[in-house]
Amino acid sequence: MKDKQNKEITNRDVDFARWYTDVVKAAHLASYSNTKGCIVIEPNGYAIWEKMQSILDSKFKETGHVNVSMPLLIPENLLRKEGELVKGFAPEVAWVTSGGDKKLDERLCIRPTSETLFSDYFASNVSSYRDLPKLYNQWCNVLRWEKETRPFLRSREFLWQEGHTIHETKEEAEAETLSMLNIYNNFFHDYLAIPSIVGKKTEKEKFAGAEYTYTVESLMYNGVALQSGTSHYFGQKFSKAYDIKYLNRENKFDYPYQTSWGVSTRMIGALIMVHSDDYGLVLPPKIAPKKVVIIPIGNDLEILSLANDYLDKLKKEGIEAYIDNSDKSPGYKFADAEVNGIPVRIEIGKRDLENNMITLVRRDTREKMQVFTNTDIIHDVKILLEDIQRDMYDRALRRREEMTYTVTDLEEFETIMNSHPGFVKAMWCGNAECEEKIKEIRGTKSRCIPFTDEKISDKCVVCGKKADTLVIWGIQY
RNA sequence: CGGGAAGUGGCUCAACUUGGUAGAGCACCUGGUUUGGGACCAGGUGGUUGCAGGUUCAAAUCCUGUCUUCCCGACCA
Repeated sequence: MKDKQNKEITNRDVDFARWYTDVVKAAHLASYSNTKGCIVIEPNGYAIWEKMQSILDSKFKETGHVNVSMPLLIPENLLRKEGELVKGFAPEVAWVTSGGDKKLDERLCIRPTSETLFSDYFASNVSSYRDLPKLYNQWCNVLRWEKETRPFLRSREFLWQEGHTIHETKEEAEAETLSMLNIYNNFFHDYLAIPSIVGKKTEKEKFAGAEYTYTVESLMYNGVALQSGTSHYFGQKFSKAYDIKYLNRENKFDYPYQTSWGVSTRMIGALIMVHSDDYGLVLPPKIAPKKVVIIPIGNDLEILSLANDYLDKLKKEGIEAYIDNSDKSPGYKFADAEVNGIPVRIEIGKRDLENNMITLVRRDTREKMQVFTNTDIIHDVKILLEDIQRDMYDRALRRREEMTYTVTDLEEFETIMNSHPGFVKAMWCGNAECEEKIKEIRGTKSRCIPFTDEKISDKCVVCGKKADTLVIWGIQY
């Protein structure tokens, strides 16, 4: 059989960046607009986002969070109340300066994130310990004036969710920060089939305004790291800056403790860069909006009725499926199902039916299986979907392990990053100058300090001084 | 934000050097024949050439500005 690769898609190993945008376009996930860094998320891409939203939203609600909607615009004075946040975001903020043709007395910032809005709201709506905690979340768009943009990975406008919570005690807020990080980590593991590493950001890499930042880091097929989710502990920084005071149980004024956490449409980019191939998108079944496509080959009544029968049964099992009954050729339909990342394909044709068989194809490996029609096909499909989900995770994990290096010598560090980058584990003394030094190697940054208390030496990989912190380093998107 | 390249029907490109009123393949639509890896035949629709100015009797073509995309670098809370 001739095995023609999708002609629209650049080879992944030849040009990864072009391959990525080719997949985005070929699978109709997004298309460019006439505004730099603002993309049109097309139905196929948006369906993935909706799937992510519905899963995460229910996890948030199970843990007591409620959804709200904050304004798009932030008055300049409000933004300026927290110095570090302003400093961090200033270069990336877009301003509204006039309404109609009238210049505004005070500029309005288009939200790059909403800590200031939530804090301002909390300031006037929290007055007693009885008002705490407040566990809020919002699904919205934000705007950051990025210089270099790429669909899903770094766009100016993007969709995300931002949780903002406020608590009576430090312990409770810290537990919240960790608990949300775990929700993200589990979501990556269980649904996206992406093995992520969780840990703390260094001072240099943490969110401006946070006391500390936890992060979910994942490694793409080409060895480049992607920050895929964050959870911040603010302590009392914002409550003091925004004067959120409440009467505590001792009838004294006190400042509450805050957190924020978020994931964005960047996760769609991660899905592509971890799992997809030269035939197009590959989606883990649990996040695929359509899990099964049934392709009838020919117009025989027997074929069509069998296709409809399978569709009904799949739907009854809650498995999203559809029949491709367009008048395209079978080859076209196969390729189309592949480029769109439909996890399982059922091919029904005369040739198989003469032997009482049909063909099942899994997208991830493109392996074909012939199955007798008198067996429980729906059961087979269910098992196959589970296999694909598990195998995709295992493959991604193996690949990440192959691309994770342990290094005790700076020269070796450099050789690795210049030849076959990935995650590098190396000891660090805690000095920002050493972190800066590593950045000279192809812009390698610290990704996180993982929670696992691993030690590979007692010397900093840069300066050789005493070091007891293991850091995971990587080139980032 | 610096350096480079490119924008012509939905897509890939031709015509540009040497100005003369836009063409092909694919896609799309109609009808028919087909159907196991991107089908075939016949007919058809679709573009004031990214946008805005300028030069000229005449601009896709020359000039200026601007926007968008891609590559390299800087930046990326």
